[in-house]
Formats: sequence, structure tokens, C-alpha cells
Amino acid sequence: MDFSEKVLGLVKKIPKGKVTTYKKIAKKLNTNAYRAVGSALRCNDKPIIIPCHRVVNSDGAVGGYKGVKNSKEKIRLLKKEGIKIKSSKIENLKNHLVM
DNA sequence: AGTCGAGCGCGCA
DNA sequence: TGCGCGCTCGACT
Repeated sequence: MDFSEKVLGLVKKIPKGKVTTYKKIAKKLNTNAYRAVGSALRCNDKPIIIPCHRVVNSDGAVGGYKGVKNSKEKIRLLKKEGIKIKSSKIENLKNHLVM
């Protein structure tokens, strides 16, 4: 569970209005298991303290949320935080990227 | 551009 | 032990 814990720990630190990618997280953990990052977030039981909606794909696609791909809920949440989203893709991704 | 297959770490059967 | 997953990237079409 170390892996998952680390992932959750990092995601938890993402400030409001900012996002990061699965890839960056994996890199931070010194691994190439990008999928494992998604898995960890998917299995996370505390969406309250773990804003998994702030984690997106490297190309800006929102990915998924709560086990559902392209979750409209996730998109709306991000938009609410001031992030522009066009057709399930984040615009100016670089502008919101952290880490 | 769009699609396919291969690699990673963890969880579940 | 084996397979799949909220992913990514290099190769092919």
C-alpha cells in the first residue's frame, strides 16, 4: 500500500484550481506504473481529502472519476475551480499544471 | 490523425 | 499465478 499512500499524499497537496497528471505523479514516485496511479486513486476511499478530480491524463483529457471515464462530474468540478475544459479536454493544461 | 501493443505496480480471484 | 485498470508512448496505417 506504500505506493497508493504516496500517490494519495501527493494528490492531497494539489492546490485548488491546479491539476497534475498521472505521469508526473508516477515520475515523482520513481516508477513508470502510470496505471497504478490511476488504480490507487480509483481505490481511494476518501474523495473528500483526496481531490482525485485534479488529476488528469498527460494530453489534458480528464480521465475518469469515481470509476467512470469522462465523468461529467469531474469536468464540472474542474470548471468550477476556474479550469477551462473543452470536450473533456483541459485547455491551457500547462497553465494549471503543478509539480 | 487515429489505432495498436507493450510496459509498469497493486488488487482481486 | 494471472488478468485488468481513472495511463503513456513509440510504431504503424
